[in-house]
Amino acid sequence: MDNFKNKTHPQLSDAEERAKQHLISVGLYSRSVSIISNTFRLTSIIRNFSENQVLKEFNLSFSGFTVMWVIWVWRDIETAKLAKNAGIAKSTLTGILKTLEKHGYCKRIPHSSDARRVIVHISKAGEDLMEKIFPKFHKIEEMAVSDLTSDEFETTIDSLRTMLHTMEKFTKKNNSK
Amino acid sequence: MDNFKNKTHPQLSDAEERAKQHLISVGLYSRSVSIISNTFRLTSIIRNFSENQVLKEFNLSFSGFTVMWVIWVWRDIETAKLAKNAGIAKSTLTGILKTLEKHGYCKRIPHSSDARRVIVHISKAGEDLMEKIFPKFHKIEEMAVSDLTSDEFETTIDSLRTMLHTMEKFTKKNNSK
DNA sequence: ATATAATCATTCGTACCCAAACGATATAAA
DNA sequence: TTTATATCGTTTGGGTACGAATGATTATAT
Repeated sequence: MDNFKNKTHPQLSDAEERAKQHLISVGLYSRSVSIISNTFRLTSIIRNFSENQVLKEFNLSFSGFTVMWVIWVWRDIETAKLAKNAGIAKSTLTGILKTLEKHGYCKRIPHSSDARRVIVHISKAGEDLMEKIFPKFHKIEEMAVSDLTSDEFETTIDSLRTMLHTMEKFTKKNNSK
Repeated sequence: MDNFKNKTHPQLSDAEERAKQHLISVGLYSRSVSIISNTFRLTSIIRNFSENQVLKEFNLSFSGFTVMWVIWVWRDIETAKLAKNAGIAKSTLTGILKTLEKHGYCKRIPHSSDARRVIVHISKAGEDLMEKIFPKFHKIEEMAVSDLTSDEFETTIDSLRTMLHTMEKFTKKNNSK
């Protein structure tokens, strides 16, 4: 990240240029399109890259890894909170936990006093997995930001949090209608 | 976006704080985790919000919308290029095009001189759809960036392009092994 | 004590996501 | 002309993604 070699200003790709011209022609051009579409592209590339280079050999999808990561951080956690922290629906989590349990990485335990609820515990194999896999994934994270300047890095962190907060605010507003 | 009301610095969420402590304890803390994980969270929220508020009523998924968007920009485009521009695999595109054709939004035409290739054309219904739907989606895009300062906006656009370029560079490098 | 409402995780149905394999087609090499 | 290689879109298999519905359980109201 503290890579001070000369940076040329990133240019529009052909696709971006074509999209820009089209949106100008229909009167809707705005550069927020670039932020949003490039954010989606970036997540898609990181997901595929990390699955192919790191996760696949451990029978993990990107989302499986994310779920394991949250479980690793909390050690044991209720499914409702786990789904929220992993950013997925509870119904999706049920399927992913099935897959992870199949590989022996975690287990589901009924709640001690509320039979509706389930606690997810990480297993020894799961801990071993995360200790081995997370540094490799972390290298990809470092790789992704390696060409940002310090200022870009700090500003992007803040911007993402701001946009997240903005969207969460709107999501809450629309859900209470 | 040119919203100059006082901004407090975005704070770490509970989940971020917990993750930070955990990573410090295993000697792997780095704030690139925040950039990457928040990028994923942001795309998830935008996808869900736009599906629920806009796309669902037109029988469109977020990816279906993205594909229609690229077709709308190019008017007719080969599937290989369409998949690349939409950021999805060709096998995924085949399924999505089936869905979009079912709704009458586009059609696949065999290439005039190379029977292996397929051209996708937008239909009248597809054009009408995009003219109606894109402004609504665009409002969500504007919404997402509405609380960024001008500097944050410009810097984030550049950062995303830089990270995309970095990851594309590494993807190419690893694919030629 | 009973009835009603709320909450939980799971199931169901549908759509997306991808790599690998496949069959068809085009191009290059012998 | 024949054979080998490359490329295309689709199919296959397995996993993820979500909202709505479901059954079980807990909490609240009467």
